[in-house]
Amino acid sequence: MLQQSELIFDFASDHVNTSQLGGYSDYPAVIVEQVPHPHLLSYAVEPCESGEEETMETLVAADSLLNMDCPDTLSLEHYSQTFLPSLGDVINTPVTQVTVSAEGIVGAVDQPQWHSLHTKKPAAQLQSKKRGRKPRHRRAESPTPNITVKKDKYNKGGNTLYLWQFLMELLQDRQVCPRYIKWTNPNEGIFKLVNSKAVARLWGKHKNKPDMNYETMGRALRYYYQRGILNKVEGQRLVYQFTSLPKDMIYITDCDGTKEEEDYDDNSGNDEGVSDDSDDSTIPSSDQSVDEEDSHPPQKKMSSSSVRAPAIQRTRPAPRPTVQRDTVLRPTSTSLIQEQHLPIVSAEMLRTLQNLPKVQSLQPAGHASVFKTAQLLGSLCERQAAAEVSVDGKGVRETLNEKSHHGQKASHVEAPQLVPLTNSDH
DNA sequence: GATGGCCTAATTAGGACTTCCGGTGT
DNA sequence: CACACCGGAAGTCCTAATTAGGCCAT
Repeated sequence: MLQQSELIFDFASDHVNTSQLGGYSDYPAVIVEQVPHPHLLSYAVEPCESGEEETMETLVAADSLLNMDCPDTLSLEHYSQTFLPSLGDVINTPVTQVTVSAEGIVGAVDQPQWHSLHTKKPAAQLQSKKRGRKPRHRRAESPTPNITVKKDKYNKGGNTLYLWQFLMELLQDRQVCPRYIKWTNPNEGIFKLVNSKAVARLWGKHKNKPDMNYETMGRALRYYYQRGILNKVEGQRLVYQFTSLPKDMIYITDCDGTKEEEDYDDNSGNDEGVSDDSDDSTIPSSDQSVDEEDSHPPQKKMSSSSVRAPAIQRTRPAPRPTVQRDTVLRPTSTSLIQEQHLPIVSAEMLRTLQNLPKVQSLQPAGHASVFKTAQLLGSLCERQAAAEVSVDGKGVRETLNEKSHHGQKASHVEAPQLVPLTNSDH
């Protein structure tokens, strides 16, 4: 059961360069997210139960995760809408309808999101073998080129962050990349686990598996070979390659971050001997926000432009080769909603947001995203009202209704521009 | 009492790892 | 020798879909 306090709704476009959305402005994406389990937010500072000393590298890296945008928050919407479609799936139905009542968010109705071009199985084939049992909807599988993906899966609450998503998160976090994981060839999706043990530890903390190590994590990575998510880079240790990447991936290069620490830093006795100060000294001093954030509760970082905007601005894309991918940086805009996003807001949502004061009464600190979104939607309400007056009743509402009457209810998301990492791209 | 709707707990199926292992390569 | 890497096999965890049963209204 979703609790009001656990919900954040935000716009997928928040994570996407708004310039890219120009072509898709008719396809809104309203996302309802659930805050991950609170206990997972504390994994950074828990002592290692195995008796092994927590390395400072790990602690710092884990701390960076705390400052990282809610893993689910970012990935669930971000990757499902950028990375996944590149794998052959398209969206032909609205993402989510959000209902907000005077009591707050009372429900989110997910609708079928992803329609795989590969799902041509006859209905009979989907029938359960059990007598009298209705066709069971198969649970969405991990995004692989030929597998159906339902957006629902990425919109569910809880701690559902796949390993590949987790790695992408790390690769976009300045406090982790390139220190523990880095791009070696961002244009081909090739990255290296600079500090494999720290990355594995972070993964283990995320999954609440204190015994996680690189061997175990590596097994999971190897399963990705079979599923076409990762490729192994021959001849290079700890180097893997994503088969596809979201177009709006942030590429943090070595120049952006700290001097990388090789694996031995994590294991050669530094586990116990490195003080906080000495370790923190390796954090890029240019990123002053790091120090500031250390004293603040970890909140949305990547998606909340108000928090990490300066860091993002300093994030540079990887050097572009001759055959370049349209690598873009996340917008530094302070606005979650651009003009072209107007259709994002369903008529129902706008209507229910007439109860905006109650939504805004939510604690901004704890529900910054909700708060911000509510504020912006409030302004949209005003804009809508103005539009309705100025266009003689043919304002935003009609635009919205028009969409929904053309077979696709309130909102849509079209597959964004994607960058499958094919040979032609190399 | 029969029927239907609603709700909820239990069951089931399946995906994504996780764990363990033996082996090879560097 | 340590470590990375590989892949099979079995197990765990989690979630969504489904079912069954209880309750209530008609």
